[in-house]
Amino acid sequence: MPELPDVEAARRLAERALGGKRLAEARAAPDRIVFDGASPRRVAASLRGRRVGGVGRKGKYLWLELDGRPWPVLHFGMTGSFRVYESAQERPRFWKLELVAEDGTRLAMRDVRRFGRIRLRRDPAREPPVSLLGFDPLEGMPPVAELQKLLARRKAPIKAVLLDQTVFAGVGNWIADEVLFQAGIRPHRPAAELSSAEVQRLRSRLRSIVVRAVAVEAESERFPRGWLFHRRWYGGESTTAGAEAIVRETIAGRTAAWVPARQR
DNA sequence: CTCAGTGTTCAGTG
DNA sequence: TCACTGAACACTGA
Repeated sequence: MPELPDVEAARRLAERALGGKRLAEARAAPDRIVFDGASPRRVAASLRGRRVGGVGRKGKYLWLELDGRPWPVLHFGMTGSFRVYESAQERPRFWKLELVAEDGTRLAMRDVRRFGRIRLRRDPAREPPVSLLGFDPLEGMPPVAELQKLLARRKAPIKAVLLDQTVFAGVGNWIADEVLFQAGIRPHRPAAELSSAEVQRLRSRLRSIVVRAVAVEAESERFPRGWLFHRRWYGGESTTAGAEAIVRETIAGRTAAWVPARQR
């Protein structure tokens, strides 16, 4: 689930549910893996009674802006998400953190697979892991020349570099594949060898894909029909709408789906 | 039963 | 020191 658009949708959900409200209660599940550094008990204590000003995000990281420090910094891993509900009975399975606002609104972070993380930081944007992130494509993109300079010293396949959070914060596996598909670039191409025209296409496609996915609140049924996204999952013999073969192979440790007829 | 998976980190290598 | 690769992590569902 969680690439940049899902995390941004979660940010907005949390802001609607909790923004401006005081937290009457906070509960943390006894999970020593998801809670990293600070104990569940300490995280809950740091939230209880605080007012939520807003919810911040960079890349795939979220944090709650409270009226006191430290602030909780959340990452959804592979299977994390937020749920908003009204009564304790609805607390979701696999919940890790539950916040109860003064008006009774409840928000929980859940995470089945436990790759998610919950940490405490005094100033999230200025401390790792958030401070180590590259640019967030929803916030703005570096100029083409700067981006090309960034890529010039990377010999790894462009697919791998797109997934590098210290360069492109928030890009995940499907966005990387979608960008390369729409830009007409083979995923194996060494990043440094992309022409400036290709870097330009990659840059504008990345921007438009992220903006569009966020505009539809990351609901994939509302992604444009032509996107590779809708076809990348079906078995090994899937094709694009134009009947071009979709190939699946492992690049940089991740499955890449791409269309040889359209990507050079 | 086996394997892949919308992610990150760490060990090992060059 | 840096860039890169592959394995490990934890768990579900196909």
